[in-house]
Amino acid sequence: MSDFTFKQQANTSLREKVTNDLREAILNGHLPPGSRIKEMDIAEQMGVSRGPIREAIRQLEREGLLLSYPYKETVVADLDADEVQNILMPIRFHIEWFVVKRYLDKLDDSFYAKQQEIVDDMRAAVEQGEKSRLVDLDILFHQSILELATERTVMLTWQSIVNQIRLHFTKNISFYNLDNMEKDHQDLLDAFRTKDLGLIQQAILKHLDSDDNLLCFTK
Amino acid sequence: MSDFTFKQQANTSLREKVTNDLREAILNGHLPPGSRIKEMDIAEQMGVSRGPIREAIRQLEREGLLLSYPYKETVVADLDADEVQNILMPIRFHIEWFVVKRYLDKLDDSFYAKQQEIVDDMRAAVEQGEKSRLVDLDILFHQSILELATERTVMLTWQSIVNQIRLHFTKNISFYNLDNMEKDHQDLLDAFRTKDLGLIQQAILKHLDSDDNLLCFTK
DNA sequence: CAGTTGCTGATTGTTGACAAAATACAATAT
DNA sequence: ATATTGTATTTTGTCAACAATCAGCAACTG
Repeated sequence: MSDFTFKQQANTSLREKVTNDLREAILNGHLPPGSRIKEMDIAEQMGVSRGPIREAIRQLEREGLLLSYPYKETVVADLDADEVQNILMPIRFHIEWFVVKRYLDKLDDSFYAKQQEIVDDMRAAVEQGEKSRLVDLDILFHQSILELATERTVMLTWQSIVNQIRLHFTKNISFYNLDNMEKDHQDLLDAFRTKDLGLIQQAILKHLDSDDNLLCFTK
Repeated sequence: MSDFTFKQQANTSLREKVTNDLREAILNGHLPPGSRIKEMDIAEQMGVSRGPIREAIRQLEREGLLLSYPYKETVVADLDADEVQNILMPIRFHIEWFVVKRYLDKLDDSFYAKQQEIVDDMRAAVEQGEKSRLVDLDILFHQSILELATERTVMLTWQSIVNQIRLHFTKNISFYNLDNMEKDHQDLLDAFRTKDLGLIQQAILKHLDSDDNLLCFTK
């Protein structure tokens, strides 16, 4: 018998697909902050009933992307840059530090190669001015670190903040100094390569500061 | 015309009540970790249809209290003490520090009185061995601080971790040194009374340290 | 007897219809 | 004209029926 095996079939329910599509539409800016979400509209556009739509709304509400007012309406959330910078970003760095500290031994050549590729892609994206791709790569870089962990709480917490962060970046990307993005992440990756926890912590903290300073209008 | 006005009627939808009741049942331990949630059972017990139940499940899933396996089952989540201590608790302290720092001017006599009452209740609860009440008071103490803030992100983030923390405490309360609980919070409150940010930060960090934790948001 | 295949009942996923509530707007009264 | 009330329409909330999927077990095959 051959060694061939079929790939596990993704058992995605309709509600999951709806959730993902709706989330994408929000993050892409097709449904900008303040947009009203009418269940029937979405349902008709997607060709499904309102049930899955409503369940998706409950999830996205908890992800901070939607605001739901009982018996009235649900709208796309608006995010305050200050809150993202001072609350969500520090949480991201906290989890990241926790993971790197605990899974230092998982930092191997395969990991470095993957991260380096992301950083290289960043340079390309900057040169070509692909801003939304740059946001994706930034998220991907940090998520790849968190994926070293096996703790369920790591990804759960990440998911509860990542989409707000992404929405924030997408919205404000034009205010950021794109040129620094590649270098900042390269520095972080270089610190990982040393496997020196002290240096890594310094680099993570510096990354937090530099992200802070990316915003032209802070302070 | 009189100045009398009616209190705004709480317009709670069925799904909200279901969500709250289900959450309470989990936090009370009536549905211990691992318990399977059968939609129809819950629906019949509550006398509602499955719709609201399913929406509640999606919310509680995002709150980290339920695990849902598509087409199979949803069960009450089990929490690892280590993850709560090293990931969720530091997040709590981070938000707390953010709020205290920013809303220092809201620390007034009314606030102190409210917090002191909670601490006093803690002593009473310890003496009478009311463990679940003690957990409630601990949560309440910290939540009252966060309520000083107006930022939506503060409460949203808090809600995404508080129930996991509560579940953890409820489960492991017997392992904790109850006698210290009143003193630890009294110290924290006393620090707030000084309105000295340096002292307050020290106190918050000490509160965290008393749970044997390292923190990375300090500089 | 091991291993596969096909049933059966239980449970979750989805739907369309109906009920309740909110909004917009016309009608009315002052 | 302005403010209030009533009404129509839209939208959200809830329900009960139906479809898809799964776990367990019996029947079959070699």
